[in-house]
Amino acid sequence: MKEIKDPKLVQSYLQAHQLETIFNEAIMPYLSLYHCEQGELILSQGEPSKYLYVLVKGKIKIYTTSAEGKTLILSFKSAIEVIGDIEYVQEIDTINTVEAVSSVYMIGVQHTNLKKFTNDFSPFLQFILKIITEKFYLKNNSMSFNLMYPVEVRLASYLLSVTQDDNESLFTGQLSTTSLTDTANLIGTSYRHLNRVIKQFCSDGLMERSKGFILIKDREALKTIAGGNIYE
Amino acid sequence: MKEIKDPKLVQSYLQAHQLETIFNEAIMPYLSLYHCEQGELILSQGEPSKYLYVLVKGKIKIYTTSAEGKTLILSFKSAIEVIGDIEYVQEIDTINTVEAVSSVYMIGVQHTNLKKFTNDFSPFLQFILKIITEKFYLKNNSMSFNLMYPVEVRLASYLLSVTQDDNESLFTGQLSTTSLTDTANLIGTSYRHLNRVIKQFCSDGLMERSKGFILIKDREALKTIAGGNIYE
DNA sequence: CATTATTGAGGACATATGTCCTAACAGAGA
DNA sequence: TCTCTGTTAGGACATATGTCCTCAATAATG
Repeated sequence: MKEIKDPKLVQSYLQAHQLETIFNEAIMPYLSLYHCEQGELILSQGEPSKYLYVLVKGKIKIYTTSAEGKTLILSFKSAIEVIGDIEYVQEIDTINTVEAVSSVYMIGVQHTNLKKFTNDFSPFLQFILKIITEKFYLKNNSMSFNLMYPVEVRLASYLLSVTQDDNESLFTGQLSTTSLTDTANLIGTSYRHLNRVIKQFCSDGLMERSKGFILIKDREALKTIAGGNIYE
Repeated sequence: MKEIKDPKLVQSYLQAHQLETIFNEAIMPYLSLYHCEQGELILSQGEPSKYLYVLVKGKIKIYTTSAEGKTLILSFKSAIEVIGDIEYVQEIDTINTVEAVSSVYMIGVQHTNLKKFTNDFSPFLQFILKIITEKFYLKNNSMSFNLMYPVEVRLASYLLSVTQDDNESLFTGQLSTTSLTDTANLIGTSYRHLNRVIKQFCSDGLMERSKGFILIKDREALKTIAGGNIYE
């Protein structure tokens, strides 16, 4: 992660998302812009958390790793989103791993400064309150989704999320096979079963498997299968 | 639900839970105490939400009903807990049904009054922020729990929750059979499978089934099976 | 009291998913 | 090039859970 020391750029991002009002003057000098490459880890589960970030551009995915080493995807998020809010409020270590799915820009600020300058600033409190309740609401839904629908549906949903690049309207429709094991963990199933479902999708003509890649052929059909897309 | 018009009682509950500081003077006249009988619905999913409640005594359960009519238990909660907070912040209809498991006392206040008098009062904002982030954190865990563990474990967990009366140390160890279908829905499985698992538990000597009741015999064994108890 | 309706437990089978193992294939070093 | 080794897809089987149906016990009714 690279810090970009350009207060004007910070300001322009704040303005672009109507965020100027949630921060007071006192905190402004402590806001900074950060950039992450695609694939980079923004936060790692279990690490002490020192920063709160506001995602202003790009796409991230959030996942958790259980004691037994299983990983489970929690969600994909695009701007505007806050990262590290729970940890900030609860004063706990990072609870989930956050990874940049695309190139990502975030406005970051240290917990200590935030506490010092905005802890009593209601617009800020109201802002994260809004964000967190929305997160909670979505999690509510995704939990039901996960409990009620089979892997087939979750995979379709996942594929749609991963192969789409929001910023431009183009998407590759390709998915590297290298990390199929990861993918399995992410949607909460076994590698074996993932393969089964992929094979199913292939023979249904929804996708094709070739040397190290999966090519999505019928995006619409995937959307139909996915129904409501939880991973967004 | 019955309103108890006794400002002094409200004050004493607030004091008992160190809640005086989260409300300002202006809102005080609008706080009122409410009482619910065991089994009574406090909030119903889909209804407009007008009140925010602070649970000060007793135990509640929160569940959701899907479009297809399936119900899924979300959690059990004891004091201190806030009910209707998400709805208050997001200004949406009630998202989950809340039911009194025991006799319940709550301090209630109308959204409109809260908005008018405490919307800029940081101690209050900080308080619900704390509560909601904690909820979020727990939901995070319970989601993993639900995805990772079989019905057996969830049932054990459920039984422990339902048959225990926090307030006193006595518990009945009995569970009415009348609502086994409900129970199945609540832990996210079918009635058929629930029966299977109960039968299993019976033949393992953990419980006994008799005329309309289930009697829990080996609470410790259930605890072992449940591991971390998500429904609390 | 006999008969019918209701309800709850469980049998039979289907499906989703997990575990373990194997075969095919690709890349690395001799 | 040949062999070794690691990786990946898929076979075989086990387990968890869902669906549908039946049977028995109980309650309701004539």
